[in-house]
Amino acid sequence: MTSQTADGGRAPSMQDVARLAGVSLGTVSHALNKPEKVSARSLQKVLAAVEQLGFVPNSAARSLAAGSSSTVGLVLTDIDNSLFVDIARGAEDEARTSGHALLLANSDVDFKRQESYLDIFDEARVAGILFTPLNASLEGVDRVRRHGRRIVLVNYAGGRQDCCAVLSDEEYGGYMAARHLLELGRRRLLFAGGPEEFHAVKERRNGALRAVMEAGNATLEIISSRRLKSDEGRKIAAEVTGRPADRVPDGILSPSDRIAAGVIHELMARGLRVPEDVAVIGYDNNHFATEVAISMSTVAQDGHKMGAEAINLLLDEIRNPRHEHRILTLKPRLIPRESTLGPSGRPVPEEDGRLPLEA
Amino acid sequence: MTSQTADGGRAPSMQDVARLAGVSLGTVSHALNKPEKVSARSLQKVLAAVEQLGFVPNSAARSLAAGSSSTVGLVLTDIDNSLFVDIARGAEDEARTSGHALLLANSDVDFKRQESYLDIFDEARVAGILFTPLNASLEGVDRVRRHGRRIVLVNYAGGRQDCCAVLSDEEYGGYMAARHLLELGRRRLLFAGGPEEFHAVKERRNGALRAVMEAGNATLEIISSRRLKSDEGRKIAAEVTGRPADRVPDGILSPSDRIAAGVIHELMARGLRVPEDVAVIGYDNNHFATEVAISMSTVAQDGHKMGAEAINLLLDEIRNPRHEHRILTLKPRLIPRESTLGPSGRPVPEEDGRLPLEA
DNA sequence: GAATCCAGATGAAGCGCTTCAATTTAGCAA
DNA sequence: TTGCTAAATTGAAGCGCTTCATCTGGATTC
Repeated sequence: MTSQTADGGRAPSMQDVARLAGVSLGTVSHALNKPEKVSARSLQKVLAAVEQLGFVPNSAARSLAAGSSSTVGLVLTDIDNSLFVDIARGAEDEARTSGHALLLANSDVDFKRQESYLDIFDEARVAGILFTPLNASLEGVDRVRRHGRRIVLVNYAGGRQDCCAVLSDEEYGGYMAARHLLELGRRRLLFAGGPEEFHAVKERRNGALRAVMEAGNATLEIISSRRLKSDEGRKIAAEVTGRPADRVPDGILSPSDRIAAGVIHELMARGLRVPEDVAVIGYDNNHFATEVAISMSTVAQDGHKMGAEAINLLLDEIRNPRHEHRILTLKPRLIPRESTLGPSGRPVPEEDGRLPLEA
Repeated sequence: MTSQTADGGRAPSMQDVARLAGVSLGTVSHALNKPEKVSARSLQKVLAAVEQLGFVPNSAARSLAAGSSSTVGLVLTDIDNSLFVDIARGAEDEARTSGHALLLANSDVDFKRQESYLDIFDEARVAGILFTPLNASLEGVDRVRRHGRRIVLVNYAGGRQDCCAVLSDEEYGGYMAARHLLELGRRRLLFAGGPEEFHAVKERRNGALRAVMEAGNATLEIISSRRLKSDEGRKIAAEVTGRPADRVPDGILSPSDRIAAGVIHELMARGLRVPEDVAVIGYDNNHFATEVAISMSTVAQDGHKMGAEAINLLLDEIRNPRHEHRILTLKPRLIPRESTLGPSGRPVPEEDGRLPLEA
């Protein structure tokens, strides 16, 4: 246990370990990487020397010599949105079971940062990259792929078919949300907020539209907004409640939980009852969705699974020489809670404090 | 602009660039790293060759040869707590201005993961590590420091003086929170929730106690809880509201915003008015603190600044041979909002949707 | 015109590891 | 004992880069 301080400055190398253990360099490497290829005696000598010197393998040297690394890079859009947190966790859990470490980079919704992190992982010759791209040019994807880097897109793929991707069926999510409101008897629906340029927003809106069309006797009004934050929801709610009673929507769906939260609070502040007067449903199942005044109904994308599946696709691409690119589209799930069901939708907290994700 | 596909499999190396540019290996390296040391003609030839080959430097080889890397690793406790998100952003912003990339690792409140990520950064010979440790053994810190790795502790230091750290004055934060309630005329205070083993919880409680002592004519009741989640807040609120009126607290402070959110919602559900009957204040200024029914008063630690300062300490340790370890303790700030001030505390959203952090 | 200088360019050494061909050792049957 | 195979070990080559001592040639000086 007596690791010694960096004596002489230089950290101990495998060569030092070999010397101390009285074996060759190659044997040390074998002992450390494929112990079964080495006699018990050598193994033990090596391990003892490693311990005594406090040897730490140099992963730069390793990946240079081996020509590859075992870490996987994940470039995230926005660490502040719990969907991405879930994706990161799912990826991390899955990567870990196969002995890969997951390093994160947060582009913070900034295109230049996003590209720069892609390059960093590219330069580091990581085993592969998981990438949740902004709704923008996917040139970075081409760039790193040209260098032979493996990459899996998550959450958005801009229609690309030439690499693996894990997506969420946004249209269906919007459909479910609207359908849910319709089934509760709501007829004057409002799709509240979101910039139409966002692929996800547009798809969700399309889905909602489809549900309303199918129903026949209902309407869908659309009010868009520049961003997806809660104050946009407040503004929209303020606007619609100022109308004559027969033009106030009785069901509001929003492409983000944040907007929905704003809507709910503003409605309540203006004396409307949720869901009796207006039912509200959000999207994303953000972790705060149960911290609002009344727990929010929402559409959940299983971020954890998205991350895990993305890792699986990546691993197949790494290990399977006959790998073929696949696009996985996961179905989101409806999670009705109080904001559409009323008190009966009150979730029962589980022992670990997380909420059951089943509808 | 014609980068070619990985011809023959191998990615182009500096050697290839040198050959194509008609200069030596060393010149390519110089051209890329210290362009001012190279003639304009060579520089241009090199750049052209780089472009043509689609050359990407191999950072493993670089850091092996140079003996150091320029990336900084940040091992985070919990990516799901917005304090850590802020820390990551602050660190990232600051690191970027000095040309360092910031890679994140999320230990997800798991000691083994935390240690494993420390080792990964250690093995990668990163320029330095920023570390928000769990409230547990700091052996990992010793381990990596023995290997000569630089490390700065953030948010918790377990009393260590032998490395740089950026902390928040938890005791003072608790003091401010309690003081705020007292100044609003509240006298029967409740400190709601939190496991006493957490250093931060204990300190905040101590601060609250000090404020109450100073005031003289007030009391502080303490109810602890196993975790820091909102349902604990609901339970506690349910319990205290069942009491005879003169034993119901008129001011509640909690060591986490999540608990405070639970408290607020349960109080409201039981017909109590916040803040008229009970004023509530949380801690952390989590990003959802303004998404709850009424915006929450809270104590904010400036995570962004913590991250930025941690990077600065690290950079000094890297660059300054006469570096001395320093512990920076930042003062948290009180952010009164509706849950203590009533409607007048309603925040005015700024243009970018974030709330002003000034009290 | 010789001596001096210096920006630039060069080439080789070496960073710490993996890997592979070559070699040694052990294991065992005849 | 011999011969043969399998297992274990060795040593060297080389991954792609930085760096440093060395060299080159043109400009500057007297």
